[in-house]
Amino acid sequence: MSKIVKTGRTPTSEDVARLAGVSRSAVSRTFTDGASVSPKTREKVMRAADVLGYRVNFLARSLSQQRTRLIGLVVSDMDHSLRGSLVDRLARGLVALDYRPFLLPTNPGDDVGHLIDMMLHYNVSGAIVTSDTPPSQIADACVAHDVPLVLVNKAEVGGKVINVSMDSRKAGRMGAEVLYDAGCRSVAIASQRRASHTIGLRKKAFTAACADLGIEIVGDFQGAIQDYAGGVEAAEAFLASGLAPDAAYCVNDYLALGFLDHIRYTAHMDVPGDLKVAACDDIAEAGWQSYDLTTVRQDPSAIAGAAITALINRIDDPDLPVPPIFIDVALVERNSTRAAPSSL
Amino acid sequence: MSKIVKTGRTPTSEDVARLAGVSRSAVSRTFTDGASVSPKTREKVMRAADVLGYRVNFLARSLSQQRTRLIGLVVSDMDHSLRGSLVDRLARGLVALDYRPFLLPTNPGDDVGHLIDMMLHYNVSGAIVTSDTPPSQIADACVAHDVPLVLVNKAEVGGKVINVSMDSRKAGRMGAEVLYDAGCRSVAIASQRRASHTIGLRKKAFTAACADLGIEIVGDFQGAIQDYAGGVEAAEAFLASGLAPDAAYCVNDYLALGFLDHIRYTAHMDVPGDLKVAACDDIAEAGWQSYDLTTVRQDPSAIAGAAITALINRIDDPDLPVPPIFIDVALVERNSTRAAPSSL
DNA sequence: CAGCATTTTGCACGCGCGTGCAACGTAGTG
DNA sequence: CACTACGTTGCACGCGCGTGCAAAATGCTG
Repeated sequence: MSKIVKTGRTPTSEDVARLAGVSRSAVSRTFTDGASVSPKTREKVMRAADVLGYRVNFLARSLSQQRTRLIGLVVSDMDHSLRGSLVDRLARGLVALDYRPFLLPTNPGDDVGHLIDMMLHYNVSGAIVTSDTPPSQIADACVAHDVPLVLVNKAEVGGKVINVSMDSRKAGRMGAEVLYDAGCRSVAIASQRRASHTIGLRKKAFTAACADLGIEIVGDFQGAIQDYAGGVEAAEAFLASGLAPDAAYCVNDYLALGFLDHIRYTAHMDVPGDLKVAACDDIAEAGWQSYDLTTVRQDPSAIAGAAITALINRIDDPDLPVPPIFIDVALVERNSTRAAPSSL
Repeated sequence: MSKIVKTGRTPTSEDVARLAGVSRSAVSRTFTDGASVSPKTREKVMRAADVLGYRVNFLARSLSQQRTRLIGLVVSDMDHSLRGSLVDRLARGLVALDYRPFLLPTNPGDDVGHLIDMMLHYNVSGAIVTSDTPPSQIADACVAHDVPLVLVNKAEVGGKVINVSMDSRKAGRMGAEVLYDAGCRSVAIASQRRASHTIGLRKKAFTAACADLGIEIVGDFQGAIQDYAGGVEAAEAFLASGLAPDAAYCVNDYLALGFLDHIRYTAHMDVPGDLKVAACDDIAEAGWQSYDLTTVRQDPSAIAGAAITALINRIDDPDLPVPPIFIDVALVERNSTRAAPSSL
């Protein structure tokens, strides 16, 4: 940190070259990994750069190198805590590897054409999509323009698109197993009408596991979206049905929390006494004392890490085939499925 | 959507010019707002561009125009739902105005020097900081490099930095008033040791309003951070004190939820029967039935909108003075401060 | 048709940087 | 010392695009 000379313009490599008494090439090479510069010139250049406060202009570098190291991050529903975590991990991971995250926000119902356009305008080196909107349009565009693409928790689009997801099948199965172990033999499902691919897989796996274990599924009650409100809606439908299974399986935590609250406060049912509840995701709220929800954890850090690794491998070698990646999940057993509820 | 000719290279303006039979300048002008092109050439150019699938290379444009239209978004704690909402609104608002959000994630304790470096490497046109880390380092760097900067919910740094915050003083006062109206005359504060500037303002305003209204403050119980866990910690300290005020004021919602859960499930206190609770932020969870928390809403959309407007004004006219902006807040009265609790 | 005002167009340069190529310097060997 | 091999250096070109300037084309008026 030596003294920095203030100048009107932001300094360029030419300024540095002049001050250091070398050519512009030498400056460029000093700041390029793997380029060949003698220790003496490097020293001179670094000193001059320090004095001027020089920084490589990444835009110019991208232009000349024909690669931007920009990664498009297509994200929806950022106020969901899992999304927030995921985006955080993705962005931090990318920055650590000298890639730059370019945020492209979308919400269900938005026109994604605009976002695709923007990615292409910037020649992104790759993209990661973790939105709830069907990504086929994005996938097609990326494939057509040779932009390496990772889909997180989305449908397995074939071809050159990389898929990274939580192990939804295992998650669904674990949900059934934990309910079975808690003694449940009949169960209601709470789900959502506009189901995403992951959610669909969970449900299918849960249903299959129930069949294996001999758990009867008495009905599937749905809310509009995967939301607290959606859970309330599902609970209303469930209560209206008059059915009385041992348990309810909610396809995700937000839904479960709304479901729980509604059956508790409106129908005055006891969980886990009158009904056991299991769900999937393990958002922070699931662990709060008011809910204490048994659920299956998906790990945003692991997912982000795998997505980044896969993407960068694909960038480095576009022809490398990358099979779908499934990130392991873990059961988090809490009070909502406790076997002997109010026995004390 | 006519047929697009596949070519190995991504097409450049020169390709379009050749196909359209005009000069490259004409192509450039066609895609530049406010440039002068005759309808005929524009038509020819558009047709050729459509055929080739041409898009302006924004990096090259940024380089030549000397402005990138990139906005650095420095964000921490993205898994907090308010942060997520704010980032979403910011990113969408920026994209709508033809600026591009550049995500720079940070977490408390991180070295922000790296992020600053990145912003300068990319010549961002401006920056918005909404992190919980003290932003003075970022502020200094931005001022030194003439990067317009907006701080959201941060300390009012003087000089050329723009401040946009919720009206913390009003929020604190409203918290006191709603408790007073509910009949409370003594109150405990639950807060956090590593308090941010906004939190500090809330607390100060709350304290001042209590003095005005004649509410006694019996103590300030603190958790480590503004978190559910922090709230639990504060509740433990509160319970250990043996004090029995009418109410508790929590400096934010996450804290309040942990506080609530702990005093309910560990000390078996009734809210609002034994203790009324008010807080600040109005995160989604505050409205959930298990909590039904009275709180003061800050509006992420309004904050984002104001931040963007202010930033762009400053970009367009760097010398325009922009006084600190305070976004109005609104009381959301729910059950946790209900006057006649278990009277029925 | 001539003469003028007004667009429209193309040329050429610059934005800041990476890199192949040839010239240069240096060290090492016989 | 002569010769070779190799690491350094500088030149010049290219990355894709915007834009001032002067030439060309157009429209308008008399």
